[in-house]
Amino acid sequence: MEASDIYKCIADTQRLRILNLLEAGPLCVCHLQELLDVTQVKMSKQLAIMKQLGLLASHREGTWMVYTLEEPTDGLLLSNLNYLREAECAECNQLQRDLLNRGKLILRITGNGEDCPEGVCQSANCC
Amino acid sequence: MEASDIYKCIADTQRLRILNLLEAGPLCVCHLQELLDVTQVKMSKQLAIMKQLGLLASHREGTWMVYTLEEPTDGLLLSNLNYLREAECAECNQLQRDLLNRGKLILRITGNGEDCPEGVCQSANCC
DNA sequence: ACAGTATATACTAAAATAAGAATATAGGTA
DNA sequence: TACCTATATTCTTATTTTAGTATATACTGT
Repeated sequence: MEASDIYKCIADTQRLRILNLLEAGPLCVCHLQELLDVTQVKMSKQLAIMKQLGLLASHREGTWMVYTLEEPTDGLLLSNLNYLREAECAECNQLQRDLLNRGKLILRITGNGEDCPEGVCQSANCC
Repeated sequence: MEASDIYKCIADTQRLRILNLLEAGPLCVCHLQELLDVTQVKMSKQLAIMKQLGLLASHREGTWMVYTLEEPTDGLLLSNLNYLREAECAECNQLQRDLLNRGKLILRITGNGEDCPEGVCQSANCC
């Protein structure tokens, strides 16, 4: 994978946020949608772009599609996620907030017995 | 400066190569042109984009315009340059070759007494 | 088979980016 | 002043990327 493909990908804030979230664990499309507050179509397209690029993998669980980072995860991507999580900028703060919101989302799902794909809550020991 | 601005910038291989070269020392437009083998117009536009973004600074020396990285250089940019210089990919190899060619260019300028802007060869102790 | 939920795709319109030719500016020198 | 070199800008066209609407598919439960 070429560096410029990675950069083109993460130059889009939404895609960067998605990758940041998935690095913390798998999520299905509807949860990503909720966390980023975007339409279904847009989320689906962004995920397709990144899957096509080889950054994401997905598997079906019932009607859900669960997305994960492709393994082994591209080193350049990881290096940037690590950098940004520590850095100070509007987007960096957003990434940090997203991770907090992910935690809350998973707690909520656990708490009220909402249905969710297996992998998602396994990663937080909740389902 | 937002991360996505940096990424959008370095998603273009030419701009990435320019930044990589300038990180090693100042260069004037015509030398950059020669090293990357692009037209004058294109080089000038790329430089203008990056100056506008706040990544580059320039000063005039006679008819030459000498470009340098803006100080302090953006940390995200540096982090990526460092990563890519050690990594293995077509673009990464190009960055390494560019640095070698920069060395040769400066030697040539020195060797045959070609005129060049002060800063350029100072950075290689040649003028 | 039918309805409902989650997700993906196709098609179209709008917006942003890049590429090239021509032209302009700025400084140096005869 | 006139010419030369280096560089920047403008304008036009082509290409790529994004956004939205509508529609399709895949699975689940009745």
